[in-house]
Amino acid sequence: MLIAQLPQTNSTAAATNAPSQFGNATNKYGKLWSSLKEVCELLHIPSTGLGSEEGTAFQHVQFKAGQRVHTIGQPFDMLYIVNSGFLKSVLIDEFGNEQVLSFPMKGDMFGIDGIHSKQYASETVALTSCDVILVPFKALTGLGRKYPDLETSVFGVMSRELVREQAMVSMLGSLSAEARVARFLMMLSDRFTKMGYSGKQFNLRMTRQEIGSYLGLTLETVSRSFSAFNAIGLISVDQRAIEIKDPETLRTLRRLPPSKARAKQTIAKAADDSCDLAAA
Amino acid sequence: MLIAQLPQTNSTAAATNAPSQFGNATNKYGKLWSSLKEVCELLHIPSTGLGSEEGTAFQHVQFKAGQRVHTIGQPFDMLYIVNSGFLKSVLIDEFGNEQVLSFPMKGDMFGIDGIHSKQYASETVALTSCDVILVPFKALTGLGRKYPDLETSVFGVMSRELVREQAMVSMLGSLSAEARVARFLMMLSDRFTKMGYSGKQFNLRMTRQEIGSYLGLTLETVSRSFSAFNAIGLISVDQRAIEIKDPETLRTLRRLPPSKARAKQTIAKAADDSCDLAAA
DNA sequence: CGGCACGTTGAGAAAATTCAACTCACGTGG
DNA sequence: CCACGTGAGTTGAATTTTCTCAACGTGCCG
Repeated sequence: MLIAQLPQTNSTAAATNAPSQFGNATNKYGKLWSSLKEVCELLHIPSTGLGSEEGTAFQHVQFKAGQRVHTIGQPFDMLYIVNSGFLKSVLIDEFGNEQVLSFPMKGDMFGIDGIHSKQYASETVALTSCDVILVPFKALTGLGRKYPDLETSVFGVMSRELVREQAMVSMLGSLSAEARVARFLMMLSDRFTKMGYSGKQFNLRMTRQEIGSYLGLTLETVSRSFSAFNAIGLISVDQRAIEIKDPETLRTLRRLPPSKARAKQTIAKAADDSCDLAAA
Repeated sequence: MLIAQLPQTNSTAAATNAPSQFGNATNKYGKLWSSLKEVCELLHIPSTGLGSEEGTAFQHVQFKAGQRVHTIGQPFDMLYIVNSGFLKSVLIDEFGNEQVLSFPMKGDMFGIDGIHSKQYASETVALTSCDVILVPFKALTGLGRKYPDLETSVFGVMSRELVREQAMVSMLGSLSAEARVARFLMMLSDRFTKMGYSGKQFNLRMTRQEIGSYLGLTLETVSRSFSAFNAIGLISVDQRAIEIKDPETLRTLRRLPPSKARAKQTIAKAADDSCDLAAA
């Protein structure tokens, strides 16, 4: 049973030469194959200018909560795109501690970290039932060569991930615990809104522990932040159910009790040498 | 004064049409143009299988300490590779505070974060005199289409940056101040070693403030950590001059006084469902 | 010889973690 | 069907880490 969901390494081949007899078949779990165009739409990249590519289809695989999509060290040959469901990508540090890196959800690509060393650097686990599209890396670069715009878009998707990680680093480096939790909630709210769900009311799919790991905090600190926001009326919380009541405040919150506004001296300095980009 | 620091968009144009009459010319500041092969070597990616590409050359530009290579919001069309010197890439948050994201040095590519939104998301400033190679993004993707292995390598370079950011997030999320500083020193030591310099003795090119920003700490905490390491004999510090005396300890250090080793319960759980992934 | 940016150090304050107790929801098995 | 065990979440109190503020040293540039 457990074994059943293996990413068949050879599925690469399977996906590349799209068994067209399966066409757009679906089973009771949903779609089994997606066209290139559908994949592009999921990633929010333009699919104009692409040929029909009737030979190309990408396989879907279903995962149940708790199942792993890929593990650390596993040979890389596949990128993944979330079609539905929620996952977490984690790093396991030298002594078994788990560090959550991201919570991939609909439209997100993951597995990118495997390209460099030909092995995945992280592992990705389903938090809920998921439908994931397999994208053989070789097939994707092949298509990219044929369609320059597609290739540029793929670079764009990777760049977006990098920007996201940078924003994360910045957040971890400079915001208080409460500010991080507040932004996390708004980030989820925005994602849910984009997915067409309510951005006001939603259910968390992850534990306090996982949120804490993601934000560089302990689960108690996360819990306390939720309680504090609840007390002030910024949100209402009941276990995993969240209701956003004051998005504006949450989005810009920096600290709860004392709000020592101190504009850093950095500004002055920045203004100073601001005109010195070499004219080349 | 404040207004003056606008990015000169036109430096782009100069670089794009490679004036071939300059050939491999060098001036007193060093090389002016590099071949594709030289660029590949700098990035540590294979250059085998590439044609001679006599028409292709990449321009070098020199920057002095304090000068900006690109700024936030500037239109993206160029990637950069460090040939020599040290820089910092920073994000400026909503109220002027600077967050250091990386310290690009020889062989590093930067500017990648601009691909996604067609504008740079960060700004990069020279910390010392620098020699930087300009790589027009369009030219690079064009070459990538011609040489599939090159294209894969470019994806690899971007993936490597992503892995690096992930490691950073993990470090910020889980290590104590002293552990971060220790790892930072070893990271520099390793880079210097790879560049052929001494990994034992070197000079920091950045201020305590910049190190602190990079590590999510205050400059005082960084300074105190240096002093503490010095006191225990792990390093010797004098202003910017560092001597690594006990690399092994620095590399694995987690905390200075109390070393509460607590293996998280996470391990047990992880071991549990570890057989989910298909053995493939 | 200032002025100034950088760095060090100390003392007190604040933020976040740790440890611990307790509650709640849920699913298993008697 | 209910008791019980378990994982998740909440809350409090004590402790630790890190920050903040402030004073002071040092080297460099004009």
